[in-house]
Amino acid sequence: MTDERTARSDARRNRARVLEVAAEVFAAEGFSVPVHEIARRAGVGTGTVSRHFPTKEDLLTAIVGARLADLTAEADELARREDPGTAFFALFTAFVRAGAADCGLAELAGADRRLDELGERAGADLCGRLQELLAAAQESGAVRPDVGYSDVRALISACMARKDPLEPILAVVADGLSARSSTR
Amino acid sequence: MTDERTARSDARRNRARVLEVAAEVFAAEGFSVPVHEIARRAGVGTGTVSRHFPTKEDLLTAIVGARLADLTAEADELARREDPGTAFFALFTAFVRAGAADCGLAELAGADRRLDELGERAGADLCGRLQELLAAAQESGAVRPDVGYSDVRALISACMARKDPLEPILAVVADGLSARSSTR
DNA sequence: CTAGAATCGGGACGGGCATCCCGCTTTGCC
DNA sequence: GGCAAAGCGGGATGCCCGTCCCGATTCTAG
Repeated sequence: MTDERTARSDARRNRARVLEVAAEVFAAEGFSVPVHEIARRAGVGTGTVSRHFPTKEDLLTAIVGARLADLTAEADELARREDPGTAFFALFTAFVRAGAADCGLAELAGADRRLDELGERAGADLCGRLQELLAAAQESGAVRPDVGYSDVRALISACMARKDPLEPILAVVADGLSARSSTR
Repeated sequence: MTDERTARSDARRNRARVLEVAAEVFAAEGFSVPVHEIARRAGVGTGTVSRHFPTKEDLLTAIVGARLADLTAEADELARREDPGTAFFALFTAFVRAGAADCGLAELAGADRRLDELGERAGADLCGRLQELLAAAQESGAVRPDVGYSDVRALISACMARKDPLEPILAVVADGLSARSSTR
């Protein structure tokens, strides 16, 4: 439809502008901002938004998908270069920081199901990597064995939702998750 | 208006029934359930609901206020009978368990501001008690000094949102919060 | 420059929901 | 038993929002 090559130049411009504005607005105020408002700030009509992105969900997918892909790539990088424990905690922190900087991403991460379903696979990929790293970290003894993936997800979500400095809560959670805590 | 003594008997009955049903429904499905649905399940008209509780918020206040009052009383009890560290962790756990059993309460606890306001309206300053217990527990050296009240709130909220067993995540968070973690 | 097609703007539409209203029913006192 | 008055039911109203549509506008190939 809006092919990057064949589309009219004004259409390409508008599409990019909508994406840019929507990314800012979702990051600042979350996904509940009306489409109408995004159109207004982008200086286009609502019709223009919904032609490029037939559904609000499509818009979200286009924006958040890119962020998730970045994080997934980082996860792979970490898995390759670091030991399991280090890699797991690094991904945990990166995920949290990404969410803290992007209100929309944080909302999404809070709704377990939606993150998995988002887009084709962007969300599922990241979730899969996180699960693998958790398992590996537990295997290697860096993370206590009694926590589940869903516990980790909940903790990530709690950390991202913070407005205040992240360091204290990250320290608390990292200490709690590490194996030395469970053994006193 | 709907005075417990002077009201007509059918009015009292209906009011009680609405409260009962709403408490169940909010606990099971959260605050987003339409008022219409509550009326239907209670076997009354929507008008009856909104006469007794002019606003959906009023209904929520009536229900959650009672829970908050219970927890506040428990907090006072704990503060009187236990040492600060024990009392703090006990309240933490009680709060989490209450939220895990009540979807509506969990939603509310996630929205920092609203819980404060609702507690105030219901005359149950649970948040204040939690803050006091945290401060006392930190003073006594039971809780690491670098965590803030808002960190605690976030962790509580994350724990309550769980559907799976609470024990693992409670153990993780308790270990992370305790002072021995911060000192290695 | 021009024509025709792609794109635009923003109003129309529909669905969901909280709240209000009013004709009818039930209650409780005499 | 009868009659105000209180209470009831649920349809009407208003608001918010996402999506669709179409006459007006802008682009670009020739």
